[in-house]
Amino acid sequence: MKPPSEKSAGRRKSRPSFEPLQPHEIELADFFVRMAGILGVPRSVAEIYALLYVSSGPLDFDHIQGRLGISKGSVSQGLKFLRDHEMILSVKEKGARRERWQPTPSLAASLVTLLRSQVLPALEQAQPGLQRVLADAQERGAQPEVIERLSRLNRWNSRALELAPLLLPPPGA
Amino acid sequence: MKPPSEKSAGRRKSRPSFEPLQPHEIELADFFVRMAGILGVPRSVAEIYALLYVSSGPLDFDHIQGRLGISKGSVSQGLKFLRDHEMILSVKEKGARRERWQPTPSLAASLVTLLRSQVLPALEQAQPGLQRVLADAQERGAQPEVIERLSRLNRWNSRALELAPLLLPPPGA
DNA sequence: GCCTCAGTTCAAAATTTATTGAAACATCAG
DNA sequence: CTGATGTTTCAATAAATTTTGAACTGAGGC
Repeated sequence: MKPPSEKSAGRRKSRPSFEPLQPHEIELADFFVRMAGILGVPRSVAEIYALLYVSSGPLDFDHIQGRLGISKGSVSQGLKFLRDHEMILSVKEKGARRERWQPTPSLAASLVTLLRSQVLPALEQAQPGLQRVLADAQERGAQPEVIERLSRLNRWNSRALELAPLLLPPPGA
Repeated sequence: MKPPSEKSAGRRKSRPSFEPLQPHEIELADFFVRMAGILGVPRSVAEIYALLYVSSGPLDFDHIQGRLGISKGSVSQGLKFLRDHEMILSVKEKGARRERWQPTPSLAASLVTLLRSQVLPALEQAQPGLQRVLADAQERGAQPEVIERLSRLNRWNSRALELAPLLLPPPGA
C-alpha cells in the first residue's frame, strides 16, 4: 500500500529507492527461478540473473538490491555465483567506482558452464570408487547381471569424462 | 557396538534383522546420492535405487527398509517416486504376497524419464508467460538488445517443446 | 465377517539450505 | 594517511525440504 515513505526530498544522496519488479519482470523471474530450481540454484541467484536479463543496460549492486528487495549479502553471493559460472560480465566504465553487471551474451554457454561445474566434479571424484565397486563385485563372484550393470556404469562414467572437455571446453580452451 | 540384541532365537518370525550396507554398497550409494542431488532427488530415494542396483535379485519392502535402516514412510515414498519415474520394476512372483523390486534395465532411459518430468512441465507452463513478456517488451519499445534476448528465449523454449516428444518419448510411444 | 499382513498417508520433528545484516575488508579520492 | 564508498564474510535466523512414525487403508486368508 504505502511506498516506503519517500519523505524529506532534499537531502543529498537520499537513498535512491528503487521500484519493485514490474509484472513482466516477475514473469520472467519466475521462469528463471523454476529452471534454476531444477539444478538446485537458489531463488535469489535466479532472480538476479532474470533482472539483468530483462534490463536494458548493465545494473550496479545497489540497483539490484533495491529492485529485488533482498539483502546485500544475497546480492553479493548471488553475483559471485554468477561470476564464477561465467553467466554475467562486469562493465567497468572508466572513472566509475561501482561495477555494473550484464548477462553473458550466450545463455547456452552459461548453462553449459553451470552444468559442467556440477556434474564434472561428481564424475571425476566417482571414477576410482566406481572402479573399486566393480572390481569388488568381480572378486566376490557376484551375479553376472550385477557385474554387467556395474561395468556399464563404469563405461558411462569414463566416456562422459573423455567427452567432457570436448563438449564443455574449460575457460582457457 | 552391540548389534540390536538378537536374543530369543526361537520365536517364529523374530523380525529378520538385516545387515547394514557393506563398504562397496556405500560407495555406490554415495555416487547415486551425489548425482541425484544435482537433480534435487532426495538422498533416501537415491539410496534405495543404489541398493537395488547392486543387489543380485529383486528386493522386497522390508529388505530395503532393513538394509538401509530408514523408516517405512521413506521406503514407501521412495518406491513411489522410483515407480512413477519408471526407474524400477516390480517382479511379482505368483502366489507371493509381497512385491519385489529391481531397477529398470536401462539407467539411461530412467534418467530421461526423470529429466522429462522435471523440465517439460516447466517449459510448457512457461510458454505463454514468455510470449507475453516478449510482446510486452516490444510494445514498450524496449532496447533492441533486450528484445533480441527475449526472442531467443522464446525460440529456445518452442524448439525444446517441439523436440521433447521426439527425444523423450512419453510412456505410450 | 474378522484378523493379519503390506503398504500408504500425513502431521510433526529433524535436517538441510538459503537469507539476512552487522562487522570486517578493500579501494580509491583527496 | 584518512575518510568515504562499495563489497565481502559469516554467524545467526529463517525458510524449505526430508524423514519419521503412528494411525489408517486395503486385500487376502480363514
